[in-house]
Amino acid sequence: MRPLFHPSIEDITVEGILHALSDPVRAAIYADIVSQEFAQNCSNFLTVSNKSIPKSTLSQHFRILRDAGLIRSERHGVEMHNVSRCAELAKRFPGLIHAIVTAHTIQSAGEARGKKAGAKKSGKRA
Amino acid sequence: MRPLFHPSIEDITVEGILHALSDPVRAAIYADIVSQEFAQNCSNFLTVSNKSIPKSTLSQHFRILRDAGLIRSERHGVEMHNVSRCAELAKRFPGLIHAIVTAHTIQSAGEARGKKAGAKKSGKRA
DNA sequence: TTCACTAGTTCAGAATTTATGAACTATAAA
DNA sequence: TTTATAGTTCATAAATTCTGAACTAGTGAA
Repeated sequence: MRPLFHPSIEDITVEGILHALSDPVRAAIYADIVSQEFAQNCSNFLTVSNKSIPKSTLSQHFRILRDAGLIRSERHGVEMHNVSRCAELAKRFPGLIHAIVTAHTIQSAGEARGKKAGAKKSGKRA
Repeated sequence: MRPLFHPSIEDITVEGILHALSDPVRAAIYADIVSQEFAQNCSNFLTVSNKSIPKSTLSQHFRILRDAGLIRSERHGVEMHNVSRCAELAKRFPGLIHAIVTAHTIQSAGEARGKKAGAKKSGKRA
């Protein structure tokens, strides 16, 4: 098992961050890691937003978040602890992570309201 | 030719925006549209950051930006005019677009400095 | 040591998405 | 008309992502 790769702060790119967080599963995982400041391991996410996800897929999602520089993963005994690198990122790209997390929150709130009102948007486009 | 689709403001998603702007070509196109407040047509972008891009690919890039709700495209005679929807977006997701555009600017500035210093980062990972 | 168990990674092929050349549509002007 | 320009759509090639199966690494017990 090759050692986990973490990019140095100056190698982190906007494209990588946006790509990593443009996937709803990864966005949910990342939001969870950011909000819960204690370390999160992978198996906490075997179901993400009511969908169960194979652990190989989950492992890839974590790798993408790690490669993008969003999280730092460390092995502690048998399990992995994941923490966000948001303090570092806030220095390199001020406001970026905060704005994205906030936007996701706004969107979730809107969706919850829509659902409560009985709207039946399918998400398909015309 | 089917009429161009533009999502209504409440159907615009964070995932869509991040995905659209996670591609460097689309990010460059969007930055150009935002900065030049007058309307931009597609053929202004036949080369983006020193790479020439087929017009079918460019057309798809514009469609993705449009579907994501980032731009509005209107036919004026034989050509298309593209304008950013950043005012609307700033209302729905305050600070998001601004933070992304700023982050891209910071990154470009860093890359320019790196190049001047003669660094030879390949962008490949170990 | 060896066995079993847990947590996660890696691999390889399937499924999905993206890129692009060729053909097409729409508008304008000669 | 015909020609030209600007861009879209289609079909398929190329690249990416998902996932089951096999593997690696650490822990604890016999």
